[in-house]
Amino acid sequence: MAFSLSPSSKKTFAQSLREKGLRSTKQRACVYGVILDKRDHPTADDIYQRVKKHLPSTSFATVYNCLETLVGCGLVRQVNMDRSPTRYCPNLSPHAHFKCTQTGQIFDVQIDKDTLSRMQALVPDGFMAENIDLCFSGKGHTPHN
Amino acid sequence: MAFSLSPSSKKTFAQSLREKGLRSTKQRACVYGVILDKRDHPTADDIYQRVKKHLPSTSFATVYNCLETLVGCGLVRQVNMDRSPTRYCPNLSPHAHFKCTQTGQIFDVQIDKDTLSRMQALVPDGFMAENIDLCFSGKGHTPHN
DNA sequence: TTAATAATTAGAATAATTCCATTTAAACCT
DNA sequence: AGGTTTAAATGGAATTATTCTAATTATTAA
Repeated sequence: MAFSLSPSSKKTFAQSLREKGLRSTKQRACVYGVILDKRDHPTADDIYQRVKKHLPSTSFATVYNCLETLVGCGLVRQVNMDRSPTRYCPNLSPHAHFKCTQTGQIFDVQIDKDTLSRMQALVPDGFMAENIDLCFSGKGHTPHN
Repeated sequence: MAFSLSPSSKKTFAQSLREKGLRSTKQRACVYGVILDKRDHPTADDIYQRVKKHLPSTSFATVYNCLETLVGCGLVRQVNMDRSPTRYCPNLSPHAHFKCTQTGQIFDVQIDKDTLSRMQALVPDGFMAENIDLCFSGKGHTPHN
């Protein structure tokens, strides 16, 4: 049984794909669904495990294909920390990430408009930053989860 | 013939290793040397090619070992952009990176103290950021090299 | 100079991701 | 609805950056 997206997510999903002339498949919906459902910055492997519960015949390649598509449509963001597996995030507002070196967990960190524009101002003339990635890592010195 | 470091680099190098009780080998000096020599954010493979010109018997594993050591000593920094191979950088002052999506080149972008402290202030209470990584990517709209 | 052991070496192993050839299923058109 | 077109899914092989392993070599301290 396919994953059921909320009506508003379903609309965003269908619209974003349609805009790019892409098809709305149950695998894509399911991948998007599991990322929205548990916003814990899952890896492709995590997503694969979760998707298989809904659509057992899904292959790993499909998960990667769907993720690439969703990223291309702007529905999810990739999060790369060091060399560890890529993680995926449905939070599209400007935000940074904090990785706890003890638990490996990743947390969203909001970026206020002012700091964001200061960061953008660092980019020298002659360059156009299309993408900004800000990552912190360190210890959470109180327990977080 | 081994790489010759400038006297001041040689001193920094020897001292940093000694502080951690590590040995000063010609491979380590050479890896450090080629990174200092051409500050173009080389990959491990680039570094391997350059080191082999000076010390032809050097193995890939040694390059990785040396890089790990140099990073551990704080002599060089790792730069990870997306999933592309890790690059290495001898610039230890606080700075960000800009990757040109057209040429693949990486440029250092200085971060002023004020912006840096604003960025640090984003980290929520209960977390200690030991590391900050800021990466831009996009086009250089005038030719750069 | 020698002993102790850390570092280097070559090659095998791993892990995340991508590629490929085939099969399946959306979406458009009557 | 049914047929057609073509994009997407599938399974497995291939790739790539990196790490591991066991044997050899070289640095450092005595």
